[in-house]
Amino acid sequence: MIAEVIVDITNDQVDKVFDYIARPDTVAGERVTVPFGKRYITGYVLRLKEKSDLPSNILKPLGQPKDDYPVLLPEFLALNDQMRATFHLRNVDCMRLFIPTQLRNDKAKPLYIRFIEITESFNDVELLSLVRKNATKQIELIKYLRPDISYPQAELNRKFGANNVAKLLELRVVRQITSQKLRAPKFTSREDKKVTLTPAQQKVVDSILNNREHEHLIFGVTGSGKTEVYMRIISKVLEEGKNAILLVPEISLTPQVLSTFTARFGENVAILHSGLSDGERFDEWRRIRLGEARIVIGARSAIFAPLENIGAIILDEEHDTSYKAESNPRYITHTVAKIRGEYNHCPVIYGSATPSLDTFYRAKKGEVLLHTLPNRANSKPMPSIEIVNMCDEMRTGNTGIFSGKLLEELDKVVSENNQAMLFLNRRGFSSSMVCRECGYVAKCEDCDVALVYHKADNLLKCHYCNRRYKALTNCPKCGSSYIRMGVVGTEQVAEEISKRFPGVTVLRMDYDTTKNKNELNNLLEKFGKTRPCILVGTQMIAKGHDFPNVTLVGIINADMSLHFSDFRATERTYQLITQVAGRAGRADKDGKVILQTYTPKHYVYRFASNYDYLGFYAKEINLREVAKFPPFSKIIRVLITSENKDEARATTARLYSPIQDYFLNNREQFLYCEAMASPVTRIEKKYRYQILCRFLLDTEPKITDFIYETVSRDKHPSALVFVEINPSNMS
DNA sequence: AGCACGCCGACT
DNA sequence: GTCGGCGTGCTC
Repeated sequence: MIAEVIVDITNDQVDKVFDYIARPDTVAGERVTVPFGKRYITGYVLRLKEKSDLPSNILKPLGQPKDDYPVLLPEFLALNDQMRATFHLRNVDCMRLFIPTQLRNDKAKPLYIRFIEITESFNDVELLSLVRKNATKQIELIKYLRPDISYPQAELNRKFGANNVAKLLELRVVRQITSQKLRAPKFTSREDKKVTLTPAQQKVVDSILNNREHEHLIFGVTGSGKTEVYMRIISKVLEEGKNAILLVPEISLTPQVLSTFTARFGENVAILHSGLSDGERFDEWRRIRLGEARIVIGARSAIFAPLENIGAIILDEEHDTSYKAESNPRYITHTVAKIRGEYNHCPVIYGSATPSLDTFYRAKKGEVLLHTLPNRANSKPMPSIEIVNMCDEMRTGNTGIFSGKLLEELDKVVSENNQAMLFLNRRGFSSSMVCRECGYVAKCEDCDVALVYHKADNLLKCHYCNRRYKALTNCPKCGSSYIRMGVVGTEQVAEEISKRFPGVTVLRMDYDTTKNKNELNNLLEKFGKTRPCILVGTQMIAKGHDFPNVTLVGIINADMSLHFSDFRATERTYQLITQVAGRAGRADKDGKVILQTYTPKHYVYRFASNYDYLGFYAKEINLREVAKFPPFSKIIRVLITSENKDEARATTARLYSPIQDYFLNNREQFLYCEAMASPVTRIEKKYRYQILCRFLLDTEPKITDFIYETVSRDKHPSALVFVEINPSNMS
């Protein structure tokens, strides 16, 4: 037999299948040691076959397996082929997504713990006769121990005293066994609140369970009870002996969410998230692989959980950008879920209050079955969103950050002893320092971006490479001391609010104040129990956390995310507003949202303030169709970066030449094709160039394949090249 | 990724 | 003459 092997080396030249003479006991999916050239390396057995196309004298024998079970599920061997085709990934990159790094680095040290069990050869009376009559603790211990049950020694030591346990061991009344214990992370489960489903929820559950081999979209407003629908579906497939995967954005993996699931499903739940230690992560992976966990909850990468016999795959908050892996290996979680769904003949369920345009468009076309939950489970209305025109404020002499209306509402919050959240999409104090005399703007030396002033440390920081500079007091170019601050950031908002509301606690939540997990938790805890309190923050405050006393949400400058030069800017603004607004009035209190903008007439605000997703969708998809943007076309961006500007330019030119030829010969299929400097021309000392193409979908995947081929054929000595499909961040 | 082969400059 | 520079090419 011949084994097809993928070698664990990240290099395009070895990204192919190597044939080896298999051992008689070789199984597909195992991790093996293989002779490769002059050395021994790790490989993965993709599959077995009868004979090789290569002459037998050059074939070498397969080495020994590295694990006592095949680490790759048969499903992953099929998934590998499909992911390579869809995302143009290397074999190894797929393999590395499929197994935990712990295993790859051979650092997977299982945790051993000691158990105590009673020696069977004695009966109770005999056992008791072995210890001294006045050794009460030891007698108590013997009575406590049941035969056929192993007790963790640490627990017995704690209850009965380590010396007593040791004494019984010495007397051979009990014996010690060392066993592998999986380090399952522990949660304090809260009580499971089983609610009856509303007729609408029940209909969604039934409809999904009756159409298993489909993709589904649950379009349900905030608070419409999507989670309960997920749980019912999971319960059902579990009853049928199948397993389930639930994906949520990393930021939503809060203890509250997790305990909701552990309360219902207990030990069956395995959790994969970035907060786990390497050991915990590996143990969770192994619990899943060995069939000890039946429900996997995790962020993006949990889609690769080694779960067999899947009955449902759910992507909650489907529109969240974290489902798209933007750095290598690049993949889209939806697509992977779809492939796994097809393999397992199970439903793939997307859920969102503000679905991505792509998914909703697919639902409209009938590729995805649409289910709507139009009402909130508690039938409370959504908080009202009031749009404030900041241009009017300016005209009436208010040049500050806050509108009169917002200040008025903040006053009310304070006097009623409630809480408010102020949202602004920029951290730091102000976005730039500009000289009023000569127009000089402080820029990073390594990146082509303006520096951001951080008042707390009195430093200018680069938000791309984190390099720091001394704050300016005088213009380094003309010496003028007239330095103007640019667009406001969270730091400045927090400062102004503190000035205006002395005595009120003002907290700031952004990247700067939450660098480690503790800071974030402390901040959330403090906000949870302080009243009145005003929380100023970035995106971070938009998600997950439930605070019942928040009655006001202020969006300081809603336009900020609108003016990004990418085609999804409006869509993201809509989603952001809806999400931030959802923070107000969660419990029995009514909420209000003040949205400040300089472009109040923009359609996104009209639809968002009415929670009219369907209206927004109709408008936006129409614009995309007219302008031929995705999902009606495909954008490919080839990004070339190098510290050496000439090298970057030369590589760009070399790659562009064949692409341009292709474009000139197939003009009718292209909407656009150009090579140019990237909008941000330098990041972290590296010069950035790009080739940008946009084309209609009819000729797919020919153009995409051609571009990938062109890029992988060319060897670029000192430049890095990335291919991005429909990129969101065009810097 | 590594490791060998290979073809040119400054050394005991 | 040869030790070693790292360009090129191969690994079942």
